[in-house]
Amino acid sequence: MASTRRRHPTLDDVADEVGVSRTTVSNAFNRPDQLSTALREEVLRAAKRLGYAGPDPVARSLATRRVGAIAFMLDTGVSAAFSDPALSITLDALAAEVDREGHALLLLPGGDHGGPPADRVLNAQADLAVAYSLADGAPALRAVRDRSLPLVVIDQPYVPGAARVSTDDRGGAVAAARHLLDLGHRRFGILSAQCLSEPRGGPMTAEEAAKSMFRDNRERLTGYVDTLATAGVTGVPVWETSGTSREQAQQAAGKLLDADRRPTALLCMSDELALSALAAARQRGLSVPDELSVVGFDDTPPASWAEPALTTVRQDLQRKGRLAGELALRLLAGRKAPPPVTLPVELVVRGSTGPAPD
Amino acid sequence: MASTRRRHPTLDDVADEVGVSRTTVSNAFNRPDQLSTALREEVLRAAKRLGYAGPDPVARSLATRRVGAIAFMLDTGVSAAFSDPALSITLDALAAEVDREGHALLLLPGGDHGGPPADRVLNAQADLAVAYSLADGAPALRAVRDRSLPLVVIDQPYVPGAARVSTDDRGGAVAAARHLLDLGHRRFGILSAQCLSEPRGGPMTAEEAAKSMFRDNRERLTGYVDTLATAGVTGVPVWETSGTSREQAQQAAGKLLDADRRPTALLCMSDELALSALAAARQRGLSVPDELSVVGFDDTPPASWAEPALTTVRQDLQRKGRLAGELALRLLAGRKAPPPVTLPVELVVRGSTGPAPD
DNA sequence: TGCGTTCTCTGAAGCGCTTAAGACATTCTG
DNA sequence: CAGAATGTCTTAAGCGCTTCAGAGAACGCA
Repeated sequence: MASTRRRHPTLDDVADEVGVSRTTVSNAFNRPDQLSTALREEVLRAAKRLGYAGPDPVARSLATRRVGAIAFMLDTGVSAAFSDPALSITLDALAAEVDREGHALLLLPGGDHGGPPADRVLNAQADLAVAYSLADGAPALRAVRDRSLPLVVIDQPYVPGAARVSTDDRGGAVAAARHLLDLGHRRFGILSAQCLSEPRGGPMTAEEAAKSMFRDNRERLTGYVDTLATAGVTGVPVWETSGTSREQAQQAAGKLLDADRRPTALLCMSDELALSALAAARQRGLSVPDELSVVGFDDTPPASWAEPALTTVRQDLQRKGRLAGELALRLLAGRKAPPPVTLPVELVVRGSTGPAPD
Repeated sequence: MASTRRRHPTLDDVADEVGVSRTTVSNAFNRPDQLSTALREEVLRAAKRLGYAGPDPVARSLATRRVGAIAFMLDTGVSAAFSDPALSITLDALAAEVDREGHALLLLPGGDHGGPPADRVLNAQADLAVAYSLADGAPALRAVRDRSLPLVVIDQPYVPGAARVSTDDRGGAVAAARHLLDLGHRRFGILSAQCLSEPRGGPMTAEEAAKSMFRDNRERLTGYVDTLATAGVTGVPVWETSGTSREQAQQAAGKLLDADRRPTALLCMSDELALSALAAARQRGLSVPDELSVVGFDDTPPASWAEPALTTVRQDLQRKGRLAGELALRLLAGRKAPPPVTLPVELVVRGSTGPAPD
């Protein structure tokens, strides 16, 4: 009819077309029981005729005070994040859980301060925020608080009022270190993920590493170092890999292996790092586990595909994600955050560790 | 002051507190040049005092008709999707590109019909949708059209009005098949990703596979089959892997390898599949490339880590993502979609292919 | 028949913000 | 010093929807 491109039809247009009130049209879409079937169908027909696809999500959100999205805040970029199976598994479980209540995930990738920029958080269209292993004091966390958005933190220090789920990182690290000690190892190297918010990379002392801005990093390191210390092993070299690429990690592992007194065992803060260490060893013709033992962390699927399969610290990533999702839904339902949950870990011994060479 | 938990402060509250109009407060946040610095700072101070963190994103969106989010529609779940490096690289580049204009990504994972459920799309708070390799006729696509959301499609059939970027899948498949023919191979197997929206898995004829609901699937298959046919090789067995797990893929590859007349070459529709095929070969003590040649598709990072490193068809995933992002921004700026772009591919010959055994 | 229910539908007040247009005062031009 | 230009702030009209509190009509029961 109208020749010119008209603006999007609205509820009112449909109402006018049918000759009913706006409320009735709204009900036709949202509460079918509030009007007669006949009228409802007439409304729906008119809507289709006019090209009205249903209530505008934004306007609806304004009226209902509910968006239907959860902001997922990362420390890293999207790619780096997802190249880590540990994250994608967790995220998937989380997504599946909140999907049940119709919530989608809004991805807020990291900027330069250990998390997404504050203004991205302030402008995010979301009912709740999930923080996944952000750096301590990340601006994003402040922004969440300023907006008083409900918050779920994963693998992070406790935030008052927020729900929290984390992993027994220290316990896992202790088990890993003890396992190697039990095998007779005395010369170690620690391969660490990025510790500070600034990418750096390179050797660092245990003291420096203990100041990492990432809790899981700190916890794992402390677990390793303290346990080794109880056996009188101190001054263990730590090498931080900057960025998340396999190449960088492999290079970092190489540095540890090329040291004067080559370690007989490598404690790696993630399976990804451990796999890179395996590659570095192979490059040097070092036999694993005969000449070198390697242990990872997380027990992601690739850990068991490797040759030799990785000895690693297993955590139930799926459960972690699901739990975070449940916590999110609980907060969204207006309930209070339960006490923080720490999930257990378990050492899984496979082929990448063996007795220390003589 | 007030003892009871008060509702969130709004612009008006701040305006009242300072004794100015609502517009002025809005300007203090959005257009600093519209008021005196002194007043602006007073407003900001008052806002802070009241715990007002800035304009509500939803209300702002309603007024500005802009959300600041892009809906990314997937065929699969989050985890399955991201375990594929090809996707995470593409997505990362896309995210980085649209981030420049302040757009975040809203993830809409797949349901049961080759894409996210229609109502999820209808309710998504987003300015634009990106469809990544959805099944033909996915309900999500219809929903996008009904909402008349701008659309960018990646690796999918052309949709009128939408911007499109895709890969020369067929050309790549042709190159891969020709390479193997040139090496003297005459007995082939094709390892295919999931073809239909229903998970199935198992052997299928080339005819069935050509009816795949996924364009890249069809294209690659056609490229393989047609090229082999030109050399007189027909009746090539195709095995579809259901789901996306490594285990399933490995099993499927095994089925091809355990056939009566074992193929000497495997054409795999992705690097992930090819890596699984490598594992299946190893399991059977088959030497690659002496007894078996394997070629992948995509040239994702793990392809070059494998032993032997994968011969594969390289596509520039980063560029694909960036381009999709640029197209998105262009549509959002109100400009028309340019003609569809098809990105070139290139065969990368590495260690996993060699002359056919006698 | 009278009165309380139930069923349909409407009126109107928001949800919290942006922005065009304009009022008023101050500062610049020549 | 008149008139134009500029700077500062306000008024008011939306953006498109939900939902509470009814208004009428039709129905059930005794």
